[in-house]
Amino acid sequence: MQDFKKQINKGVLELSILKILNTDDQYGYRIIQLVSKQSNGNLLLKDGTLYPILYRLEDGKYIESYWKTNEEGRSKPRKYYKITSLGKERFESMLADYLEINAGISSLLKS
Amino acid sequence: MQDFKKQINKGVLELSILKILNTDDQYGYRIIQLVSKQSNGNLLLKDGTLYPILYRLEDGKYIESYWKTNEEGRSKPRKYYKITSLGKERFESMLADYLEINAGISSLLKS
DNA sequence: ACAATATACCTTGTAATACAAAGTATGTTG
DNA sequence: CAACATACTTTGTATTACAAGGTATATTGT
Repeated sequence: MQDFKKQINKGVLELSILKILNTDDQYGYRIIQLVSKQSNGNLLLKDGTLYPILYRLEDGKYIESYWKTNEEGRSKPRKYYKITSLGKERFESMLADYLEINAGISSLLKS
Repeated sequence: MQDFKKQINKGVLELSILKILNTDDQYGYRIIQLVSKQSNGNLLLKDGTLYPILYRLEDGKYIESYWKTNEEGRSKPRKYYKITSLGKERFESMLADYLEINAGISSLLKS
């Protein structure tokens, strides 16, 4: 029997990443920090989880990537991700779905 | 890219089933109907999904099953599931986890 | 100056799991 | 009496988060 917290994370991670990118372009490692911080430590995204999701989103044309060089004297470039208009649509649609299902679960748990 | 509604269901189904059984003993088919009804149609549990989850929960000693015969002139018995005290503990623990993570997600989505 | 730790990205293999689909049989309703 | 709903079960499949491993640069403490 798997850990429930891990289990329930599933499916929400993509929405979370799109939410972060819907605000600003970000690079992978920073997304992990932001998801953790903004969820008050409740969503823990591992790097081995994040990058495959980013590639999946990129394949689906929901996000695009570019390398940013010469950041404040940084020699090593960071790979930034930018949400596309298709990605924005998907985010809105996922958010609506999430809110609906969440209302359904709340209703069930209160019955 | 998988359907988001299916994806987000994952992990919540077990909690939902325990919630139903925490109120009353029920047989499988009835659980499907109750989950659907009490979530206002937002959680759609298929029979091919439910029964494996029930067997998993039974393996984990969270629920127990018994056949009820001679129900109101029914010739065919129905298999009822009953939550155990271990299952009640698990339900409370999962519910607490769910509420915590849900608060985290809400916070993230509002940032 | 140097060591330790954090940052940053990536890949491979694994386990879990919801679901579709198919099967079997009884119950109910027009 | 035919159609449809109820009721339980099993097999195979696709998805996916994660652990664990790798590589290399950046930062911080002593």
